[in-house]
Amino acid sequence: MKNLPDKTVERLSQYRRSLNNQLTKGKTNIFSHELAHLLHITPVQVRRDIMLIGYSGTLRKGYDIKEMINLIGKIIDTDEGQRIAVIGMGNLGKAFIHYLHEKGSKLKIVASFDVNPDKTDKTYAGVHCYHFDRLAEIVKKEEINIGIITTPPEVVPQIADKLVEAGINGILNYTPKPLSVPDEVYLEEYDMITSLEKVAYFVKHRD
Amino acid sequence: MKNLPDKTVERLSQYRRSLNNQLTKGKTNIFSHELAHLLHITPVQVRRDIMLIGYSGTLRKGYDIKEMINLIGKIIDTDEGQRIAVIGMGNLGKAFIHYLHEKGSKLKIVASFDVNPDKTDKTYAGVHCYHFDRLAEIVKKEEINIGIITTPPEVVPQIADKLVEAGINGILNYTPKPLSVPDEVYLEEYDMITSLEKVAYFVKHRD
DNA sequence: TATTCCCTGTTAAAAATTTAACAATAATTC
DNA sequence: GAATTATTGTTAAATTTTTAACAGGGAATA
Ligand SMILES: NC(=O)c1ccc[n+]([C@@H]2O[C@H](COP(=O)([O-])OP(=O)(O)OC[C@H]3O[C@@H](n4cnc5c(N)ncnc54)[C@H](O)[C@@H]3O)[C@@H](O)[C@H]2O)c1
Ligand SMILES: NC(=O)c1ccc[n+]([C@@H]2O[C@H](COP(=O)([O-])OP(=O)(O)OC[C@H]3O[C@@H](n4cnc5c(N)ncnc54)[C@H](O)[C@@H]3O)[C@@H](O)[C@H]2O)c1
Repeated sequence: MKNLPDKTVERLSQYRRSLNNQLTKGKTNIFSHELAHLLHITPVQVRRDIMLIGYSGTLRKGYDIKEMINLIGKIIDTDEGQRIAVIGMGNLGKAFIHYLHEKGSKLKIVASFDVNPDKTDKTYAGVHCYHFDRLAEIVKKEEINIGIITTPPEVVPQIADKLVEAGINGILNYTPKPLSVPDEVYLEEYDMITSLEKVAYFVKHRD
Repeated sequence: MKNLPDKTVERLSQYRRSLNNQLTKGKTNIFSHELAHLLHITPVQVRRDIMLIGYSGTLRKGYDIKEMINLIGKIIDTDEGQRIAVIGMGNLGKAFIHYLHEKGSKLKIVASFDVNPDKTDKTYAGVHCYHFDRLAEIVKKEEINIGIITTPPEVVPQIADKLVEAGINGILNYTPKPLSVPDEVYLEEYDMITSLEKVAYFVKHRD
């Protein structure tokens, strides 16, 4: 697969989620406009994305849901699946672990880390929590390559450094502390306040 | 203020966060390239956004941090501030309430709702949790206009209906269940798995 | 006071993304 | 079986977003 547009990659993940959803409802085929409706986008965009990943539907039958799910998997999943660690087992860290636990995703959280002795050496939703001092050791042993940071903001830069040092390739930062990492590490940051303020802005400016 | 580009609105929120951060470090002025670095974007983009909101810096001094924070506030905050409710006081709901509590934001979570008697009629980080049956009543009384949904996915459509019925103007849906609402209600959806799969994809395809 | 330098503001160009338009064609209707 | 309808796939156009280019001007230097 050539280089897909960034936005298409994001949508593939959402398509799959919706498709799985429909599958459990007993649907086997879906039209571009149905899928579009579920994602609040246009049917053209759906068809275009599907074209870009090289899939074809059947005229008047739409797309085969199972086939599409498989194909999307081939594109966005890695063969071995990715192995993930969560750093900081507070409210947010726990929410994520429970969430991914109940999904049968290829993305597996295989370890978590904290410094608080109340949290360490316990297991949450099947994920063991190690002391952060053991990061390098466990990252290596468990072949972890993505880290999710959910610690207090103050300690985020140090944590990122340690993650990079330990050889991680991607970081998902959920704290409000902006981060800098070397170019070869893929960084994604999310702050709820941005989403919230966006909603607030458009609510305020709606016609 | 005319219609700002969508992306600019998103970045304003991030600018403000970083600017506040710098302010607490004692900085009073900031250059476009410094701000750009904090957000992993280009200085041109920063200058362009600032131009669009009609602010001007001083040559060789950069932008006045306090002034910018104020101006951004004028644009993205509403005068009275927005009043927000969280539906579903599980891990995620609690994480958000604690998070917004410690920020002195204009966005105030003023109520939460649940159906589980273990959760209702308690107060979390200063936010009271009501039974969901009282939604309409409390929304009205507290003048709530944004709802954040963090319940199990199954019940999300009903909850959204009730929120709309109660007169809410914006919904932030954190569950993996895609939602449909009338056009006049602004809807933002976020699913962690999308972020995670994006990271996974780009980690896999990095050069 | 002249010169150099740094940083802003803005217009123009480029790139990315979305939307439109429509041809092709299988299924359905008459 | 001809006409109509529904839906895909794709190319082209439009829009949005980002990046480049550079003029302007205050501060620093000399
Ligand atoms: N982006 C969002 O949408 C969003 C929403 C809510 C909270 N947050 C942020 O996410 C972070 C976590 O929020 P929370 O409510 O889960 O906080 P929390 O206090 O419940 O959890 C933080 C955890 O990190 C651990 N920790 C502290 N220092 C550590 C270290 N050096 N190494 C490893 N672990 C360490 C703590 O022991 C604690 O268990 C905060 O930074 C918060 O501001 C973000
Ligand atoms: N988008 C993300 O990034 C992300 C991350 C983690 C979890 N999630 C999702 O967020 C949701 C909440 O996750 P969680 O870990 O906090 O779950 P949780 O089970 O801890 O919390 C859900 C809460 O909702 C309450 N609830 C159930 N039915 C309700 C109803 N009809 N009205 C009001 N409240 C009701 C429950 O009593 C419970 O307190 C889930 O849908 C989960 O899949 C999303």
